Amino acid sequence: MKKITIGEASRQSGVKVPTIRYYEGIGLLSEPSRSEGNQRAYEPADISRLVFIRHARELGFEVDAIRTLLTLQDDPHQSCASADAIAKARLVDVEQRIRSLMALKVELEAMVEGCGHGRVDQCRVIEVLADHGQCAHAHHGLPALNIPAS
Amino acid sequence: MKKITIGEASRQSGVKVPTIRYYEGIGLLSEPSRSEGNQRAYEPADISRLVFIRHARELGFEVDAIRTLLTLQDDPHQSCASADAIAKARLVDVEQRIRSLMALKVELEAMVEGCGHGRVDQCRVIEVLADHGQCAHAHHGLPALNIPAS
DNA sequence: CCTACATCCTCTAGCGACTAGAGGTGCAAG
DNA sequence: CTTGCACCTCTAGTCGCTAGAGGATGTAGG
Repeated sequence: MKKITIGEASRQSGVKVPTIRYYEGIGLLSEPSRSEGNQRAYEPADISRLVFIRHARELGFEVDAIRTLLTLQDDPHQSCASADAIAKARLVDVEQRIRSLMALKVELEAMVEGCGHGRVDQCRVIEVLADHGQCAHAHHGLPALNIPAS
Repeated sequence: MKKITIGEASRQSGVKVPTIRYYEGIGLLSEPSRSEGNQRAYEPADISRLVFIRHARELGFEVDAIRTLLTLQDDPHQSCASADAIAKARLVDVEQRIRSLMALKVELEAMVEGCGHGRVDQCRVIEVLADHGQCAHAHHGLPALNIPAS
């Protein structure tokens, strides 16, 4: 029985220590056994689960989606239609997001390019912000979602 | 003196009523005068400011950046170097984000395509999540930022 | 003038996915 | 035996809103 401390689990999985505890709190990770001194003792399977979660988060899946994916993984006889649906939905979202960001990029480029580097009263950046009519008006507007910093 | 109610201001600017009050609370918007019955009474200049803010938020600028941009707008004799820098930083961020999302898209497509629509134990979606080694490993990882839904 | 009803007011709490810090305990090395 | 790091629990903060409670105001019709 190699018992893995939370710090070691963090190093092996790439998930930060407080985040591991957080995942336990919200039920993504089952409560591990404890040492004599009440410290969490993980097993290799827990590390795999953490890696799975981290990877899914990096791909932008929400915690709820990951919860579903994990239950699917735990029961390999089920149809993978749900997993497929979740991944497809995520793909659609990513595509939408890319489109929005491309539109933004165009506008920001125009703003930055138009800036004469003079005083504010000639600044295109400020001007465009003040008057939406001056946009390439590729009606931007991004869908919301937070994704971890890495 | 046409006094504008908060609801009318909301309609004219496209910023929701509670959001306007929120902006006042965090100091993006100065406190407007009040009617006899303590209701906020806005002026046309406030509407412009709200439109400015909304537009900047749509372009993904953070509230702090907007605060700076607003003080620049208020004092048109300043150099626009700061505005320029903020916009450029935002552009770099957007470009980074697009690159990350493109990498994601490639991986999600591979996952979805590889799914045989059978049972979970043959599902590429689950498999790839469990083992990062199977990625196109375009080392994804998105920078964080929340942007409004539209 | 009275009554509906929409709109306004303040205040607090909640969202998602963490992150930071306080204040205390466990454990391994010197 | 002490140092010092890693661990524990708990609460509160982050960002940019959004939702709801519980009450006051404003306006239009009867």
